[in-house]
Amino acid sequence: MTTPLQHIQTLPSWLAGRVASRGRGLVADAIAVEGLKLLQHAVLAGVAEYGPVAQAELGRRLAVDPKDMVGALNHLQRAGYVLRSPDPADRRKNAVTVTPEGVAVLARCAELAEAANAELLAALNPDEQRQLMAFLGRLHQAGA
Amino acid sequence: MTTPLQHIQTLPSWLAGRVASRGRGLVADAIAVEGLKLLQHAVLAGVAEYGPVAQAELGRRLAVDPKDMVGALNHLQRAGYVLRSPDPADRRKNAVTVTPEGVAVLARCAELAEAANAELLAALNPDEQRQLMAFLGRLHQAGA
DNA sequence: GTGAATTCATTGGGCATCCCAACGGTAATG
DNA sequence: CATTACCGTTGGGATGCCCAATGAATTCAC
Repeated sequence: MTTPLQHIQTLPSWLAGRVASRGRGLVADAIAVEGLKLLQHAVLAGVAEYGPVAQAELGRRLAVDPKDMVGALNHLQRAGYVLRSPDPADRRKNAVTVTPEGVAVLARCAELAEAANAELLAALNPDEQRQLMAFLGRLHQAGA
Repeated sequence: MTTPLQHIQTLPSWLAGRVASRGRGLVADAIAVEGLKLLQHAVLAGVAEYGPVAQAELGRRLAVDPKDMVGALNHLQRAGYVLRSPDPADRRKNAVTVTPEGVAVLARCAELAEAANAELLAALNPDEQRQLMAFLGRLHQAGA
């Protein structure tokens, strides 16, 4: 019989956690040169993708806590990467949009993040990387 | 060109993070019925594996912060799962050992954690699960 | 040997992520 | 028109991870 610790450390949840943790660190270090945290980067990308969008809607799509969404958008707005305008159709909502500066920093972060992920997956060949991505994609979709 | 968010959400680091997050939640919920948190479970398993072991040594092997190690062992000791005895050979150290109750709860948690992981990987067939584990194992080893 | 450097367990603070709860303001529901 | 729901925001709390410091104990270097 395997020992308890060996057992834990061969669990998929444990392995995925380790790999994810390393990936987080790599990407975080990479985009830190642009002055963005992981959450801010994800939120900025979400704003760029979903055009004018309310904060709550954005939070739902990205699984970001409303509290943290406020903080992230505050930072992004102060940096000049996004704008919060009142939504004329629904005065409860903020219509959040990207600025040209936001688009520019996103493009730079995209390269940085891709390089970090290349390092994360360096131990696998391209074909294996595709298989891994397919597996993770299916697991993610199943869990959503 | 892909939009920024599609880009982020197809990054391995993002997908791995999502899957890992779900796995954490599933396992945490599973072993919560035994009154253990994830960290406490891991520490308990580590104590069981490495026999009488000093806290610092355990923390190094499990990559657990000394601060959190104190808290986890306090809880485990209060629950009667581990014992802290002074090490006669080095009076700075605590010789931490598992109790029979600790062994028993570990056995129950092993089943619970395995069931949770089965749910996490339910979208993949056994062969795909093995491949995924092999990939994650290689990535983990490469990162260590 | 004796003094300096290291290790041990513990405590503390800080930062980031996540959960639950509330508030005033606004919109949809009946 | 009253209840119900949602919006952005603020607050508190739990957890995980990093850096630092403490007093006690051990090891190392000279």
